[in-house]
Amino acid sequence: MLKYQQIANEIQHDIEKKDLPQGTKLPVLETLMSQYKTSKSTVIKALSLLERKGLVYQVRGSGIFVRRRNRKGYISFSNQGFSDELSGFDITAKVLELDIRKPSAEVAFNLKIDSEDDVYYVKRIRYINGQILCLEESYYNKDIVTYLNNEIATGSIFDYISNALGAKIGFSDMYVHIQKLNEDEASHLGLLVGDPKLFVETIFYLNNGLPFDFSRISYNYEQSQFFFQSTGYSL
Amino acid sequence: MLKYQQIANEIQHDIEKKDLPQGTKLPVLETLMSQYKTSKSTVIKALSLLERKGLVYQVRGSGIFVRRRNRKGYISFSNQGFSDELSGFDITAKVLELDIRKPSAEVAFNLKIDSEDDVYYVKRIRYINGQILCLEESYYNKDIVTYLNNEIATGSIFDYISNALGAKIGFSDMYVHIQKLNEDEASHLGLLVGDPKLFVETIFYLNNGLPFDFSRISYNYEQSQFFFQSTGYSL
DNA sequence: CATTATAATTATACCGGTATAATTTATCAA
DNA sequence: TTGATAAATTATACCGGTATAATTATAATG
Repeated sequence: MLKYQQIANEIQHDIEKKDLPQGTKLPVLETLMSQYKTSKSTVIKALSLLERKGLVYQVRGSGIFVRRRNRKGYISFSNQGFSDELSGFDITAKVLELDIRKPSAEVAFNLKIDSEDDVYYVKRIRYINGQILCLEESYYNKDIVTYLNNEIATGSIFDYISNALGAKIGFSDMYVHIQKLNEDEASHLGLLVGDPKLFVETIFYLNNGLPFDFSRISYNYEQSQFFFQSTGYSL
Repeated sequence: MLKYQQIANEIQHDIEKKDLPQGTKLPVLETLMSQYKTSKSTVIKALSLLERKGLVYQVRGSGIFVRRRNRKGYISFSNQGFSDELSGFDITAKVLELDIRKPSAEVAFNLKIDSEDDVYYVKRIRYINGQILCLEESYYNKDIVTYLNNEIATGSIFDYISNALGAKIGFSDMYVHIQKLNEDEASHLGLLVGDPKLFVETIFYLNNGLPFDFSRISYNYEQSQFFFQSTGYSL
C-alpha cells in the first residue's frame, strides 16, 4: 500500500478509535510529518484523501478538523459508489437469472461493444440486514468478466472481479431517477405497483476507461436511506 | 483565481469547445507544462481537479483521457451539490413563506445553535425550465445570514450569501430518502398524495466548518433526473 | 474594556527534482 | 507471423523547499 494511503488509514482509524467528535482539531501538519516520519507533501496528500472521503475538513490558517459522521441506518454513499461503503451492513443476494446472451442495442452502446459480443446477464435481489434492498439487472462484458456462476453472484461480484480476476475498478457514471414500481418490480420487492422506487442506471469502468458493467437497479424505498457528503472543489 | 484552477478551466473549455468525445487523449504532462508555462505539480493539480469533476480520467503509463459527458436533461450532481451545476437550466423560485423565528430542537441541533437564537425560515417552490422542481424549506442561522428578503429568496440565496455577504460556502452533509408525498407537498408540487418523492435533508457548512443552512427538500419525481459520477479514491 | 494594529501560527500554492510503476512501442527470436 | 523480451513513454509517489493567504493570538492604543 502507498505511504499516503497508509497514513490516511491510520489517521482514520485514530479518529474512529478515539471517537473524536465533529470539530476536533487534529495535530498540525508539522506534527503529523514527524509523527509519520514523512514529508509535508505526503501528509497533505493523505489529508486530501480524507477530506474527499468526508472525514475531515481543513481551514487555511487554522487547522484540520474532524467532520460530522453518518446517521445510523443510512447507507454511506461516497463518490466511490455504494458497494464498498457497506461496512456495518449485512449484504446478501439471491440470484434470479444468470446466463450468457447477446446485448441489446442500448446495452451494447453503454458497454461499447458490438451486438455480436457476449455479455453475462445477472438478475438478482440484494438484501440488507435481511430486508430487501433492491432488484438488480446487470450486464457484464464477457471479454473482461470472463466467468461468472451462481455462487459468485450470490456474493459480491465486484470483490470477485477485483480479487479473482485482478481487474482494477476505476469509476462510474450514474443516472438517477425517481419512479413508480411496475408489476414485476413490485412483486420482487414485496411492494405494491405504483409505490416509489429509486431507479439507477450505472456504467462501471475499469481504471483504464473500459466499461465492464451496465446495471439497472430499483431500490426498495423503505430501505433507501443514503448519506452523502459533498466536499467543494478546492482541495 | 489560482493558477491550477485557471489551467483546469482552460482545459475544460478546450474539451467543451472542441467537443472531444470520450477516450480522446489529451497532450502529455510535459506538453501541458510548457503549454501553460507552469510546473509539473501545478498541471497535476489542475488535472486532479478535472478528474474529480468527472471530466477526465488518467491512466498511469498511458495518458489523460476525456470522460463521458452527461445525458441531456439530467441535472448534474457533483460532489459540490446541486446548486452550482445547473448551467443550461432556467431556475426560478416562488417564495411561499419568509420569516424570522426560533428554531425547533432538531433545527437548532443541526445548525449547532441555541433554541433562543434566531433563524430565517424560507419556504419556496423552485422551478426548472418552467416546471416545478421541488418544494424547499430552509433554516438559515441569522448570525451568519444576517439579512434576507423576498426578492433575494426569489433568486439564488447561495449566490447572495457568497457574493453580497462574502461568506465562503464549504461542504455539506446530505440525508437522502425515497418517500410518498403527503397532502401539503402534493398540492404544492401539483402531484397526488402517495406519489413518489425524493426527500433530502441537507446541512450546509461554511468553509470554516460552521453550519449556516439546514434544509428539507422534496423533489418532483417527474423532474428528478440526476447525473452522478464517481471517481475512485486514488487521485 | 473595546478596538485596532501587529505578530505568530497554519494550511496552501507553487516550484522542480528523483524514483517508480504501469502501459505502450520497438526489438528480437522462433 | 507469433510470442517473448527489452526499451521508451507516461503518469504517479515522494521529497523538500520558498512564498503566500487566512486565521488566531498578542500587543498596542484610545
